[in-house]
Order: sequence, then structure tokens, then C-alpha cells
Amino acid sequence: MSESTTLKNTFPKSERLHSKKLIQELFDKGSSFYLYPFKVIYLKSEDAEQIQMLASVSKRKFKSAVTRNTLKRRIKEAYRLNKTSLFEHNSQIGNLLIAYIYTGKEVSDYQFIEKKLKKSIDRLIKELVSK
RNA sequence: GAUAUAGGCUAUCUUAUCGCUCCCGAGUAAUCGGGGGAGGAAAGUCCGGGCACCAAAGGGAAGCAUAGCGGCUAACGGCCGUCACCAAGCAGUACUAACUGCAUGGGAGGACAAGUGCAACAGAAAGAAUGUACAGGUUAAGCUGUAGUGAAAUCAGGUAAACUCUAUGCGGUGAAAUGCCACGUAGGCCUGCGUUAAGAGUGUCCCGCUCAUUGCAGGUGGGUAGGCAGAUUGAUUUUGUUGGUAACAGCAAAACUAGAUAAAUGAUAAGAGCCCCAUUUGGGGAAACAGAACCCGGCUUAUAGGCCUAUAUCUUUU
Repeated sequence: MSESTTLKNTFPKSERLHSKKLIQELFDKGSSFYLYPFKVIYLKSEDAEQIQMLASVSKRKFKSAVTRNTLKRRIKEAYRLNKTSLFEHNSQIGNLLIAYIYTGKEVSDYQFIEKKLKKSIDRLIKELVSK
């Protein structure tokens, strides 16, 4: 049962984008779209072993480290609970690198972030599958 | 009793579901079970250390810091104690002055008898000259004294959180340090011998010191944001006790109390607690400042609500 890992809502280190090399590649070559309050950058990578994501909040927009932390945690939490559809399309979309950049100016609550993140995942699948 | 200000202490809890990270145990493994998981400031990066490295680290100048006295400390620009002094207050002597005592708060306080600068108002004049009146005095003369202004008028004046001087301290860099391992392609680097003596470095300068250019031989090795160590058992914490006014130190016992690395410590829901309005049931609101990044000791700044202390104002009762 290889599906058992994807059905569980875990978020281990292997699914988090942490390699500096891959991050550089993603920002250099990746395509992107805006979906308030996020900017989503994504790239199909040969080097990646599986779908990986990262969340980022600008230090310029949010000076306090505490608010930056909470926003990042909400994004990661929303991704953790809603990523299953991405993994179901894994064979079609390949090993994807995704970066969520928080571009909103206000601190959104969890419900709002989750709603928008679901939309962004749907859009990602749509764009990649149609190609 | 209420409000305001200042200082100190504290920094909500429980349950359920789904996760993250480290440690321990089981398992070939997937994984499972148990346990730990941000702060009083983790912040600012302002001081002081530990630790590590350096082609150079030595002497002098410059620069920066400190400044009563005594103590504490690994060290400090920190802390503790204490004195001069200052402030307003109370009491006494005295009687608009002044002196003494008391408690409170402050207390960067070496040198103005090296030099330079600065000084409101008043005053002729504030360091350069002596004006006016009177007295003295001379060949003559601010040559001498007094009056007047002022805190101060030749008195070794006042002022150094004014330049400055004196004493003491300070090499630089900063865990992206540094060491090791893995895979391994170039510039390099090291050692030995010969050669060159223009220059470069020592992130302020001088002396001093160090290095060098090129050829040959031998060795090593760069790069990859990879892994491990450094890295959490320590000037540690708690309790007791002894010494000391205190900061703190000694002794004994017990404890191990985050260890991430594009960076964990979370999300959601319910309830309790808090505040406000109704006050029988209920409804609404707030939850501060803020996130470890090699580790300690301080300083500074930010802090809702609650508790304690001090001061001020208002009010009630006696």
C-alpha cells in the first residue's frame, strides 16, 4: 500500500523543499501566477525525488518574526491537509517544486488561507494536466 | 476606597483530533510505543569573557573606553557597600541670615598650580584695562587704598558629560570561525635547492616584522551551499547550610532542563479562567511585548492582565 503514505496527512522533511540548489533552480526557471494572497511559483524538476513545497513570508512586509512564523505555519498546515489531490495526479504532473510566497499585506486567518490554497492547488493541476 | 505615575514579581490552564523535531526502546524495513521541545526579555547587538583561527600579534604615536574610596567577579564600562556633595522636607539652636541633627531621593566625583577656549544679567572693566568720587602719593604715572556691580575684580577666581593633561586597559577576525569524512576536474598551496630585490602585506600611521619573482623535483589539494564534529554537563540549575551589612563565596545533596539548520516547538475544535454589560439563564470582548541559531555574565529598550510596594490627587468613615 504505497497510497497509505499519501492518504495520511503527514508532512515529513522529504516533502519540504530545503535543498538550496533546487530552490535556486525553481526561482530561476519556474513559472508563476498570482492568487491573492499568494504568489505561486512552480517547476517540474528532473532532480527532485518527489513533490516538494516551501512557504515564504517577506521580511519587508512583516517585520515581526512571530507573525512571519504564524503565517508560514498556517500555509504549511493548509498544504498538509489539502495536498492529497496533488499526489493523486503525481504521474501526470511529475515531481513538482512549489513555492508559496505570501504577498498579502494583512495577517489572514487560517480559514481564508486554506480556502485560497485549495483554489491554487486546483489551478496547478488544471494548468499542468492540460499541457 | 478610586485614579495616575514609578519600581518589583508573574507571563493562563485542560481535553480531543491531525501534524513537526530530538532522544530512548522494539523491528531487516515500513513503522510502532514512551519521553523532552522558546524567552523574561530568545530583541537591540551596546559592553565583558570562554572557544577557535591568523604570513603579521613586538615597540611608539593616534584612536576608543574608564575615572572618590573599598569590595565582588573568569572578566567588565557590570554589581554591592560607603563617603564628600546636591535637592526639597521635618525638628532644634537661632530669629528673614546661618549652624546642627533626622529620614528620603539623587550622586560620570582625577587634574583649571601646563596651555587654549567659554561665561547670561549687573558693571567702566570678566583677564584686558584700570573709568568716576574721595583719600594718600610722585618730577610724572592706576603708583596705592576705599566706595560701587557681581557668585567672582590679582584671588594660584569659576568651568574638564569644553578641548586638553594624567593614570589604567584595548592585536585583529567571529561558528558562514575551525577540524574531520565522502566523491574527486582546473587556478592554487606546502617543502627542498637555485634565482630576482622593483614591490606587497601587517584594513589609521611610523619603526620593526612577514611575504615575494621564476625554474626544477616531490608532496598536498582546490570544487560540490553533501555529511559529522564544533553544539549543548556548564564560571549550570534547585534545595539546605556556613561566612559576609551586601554583591558574592565555600561546603553537602539532588537534577540534566530545546538543539533546529530554506531552520522543529504547530493547526483546528470545545471548555474553564480573565474583563465589560445585564446580574436569574445570557450576550459581547480581550489575550501584551515578542521567536532560540556556538555558549555564558551584564546593560539598554518593549511589555496586556493580575499581585505587591512607594508617592500624588480626590472621596468616605472615625
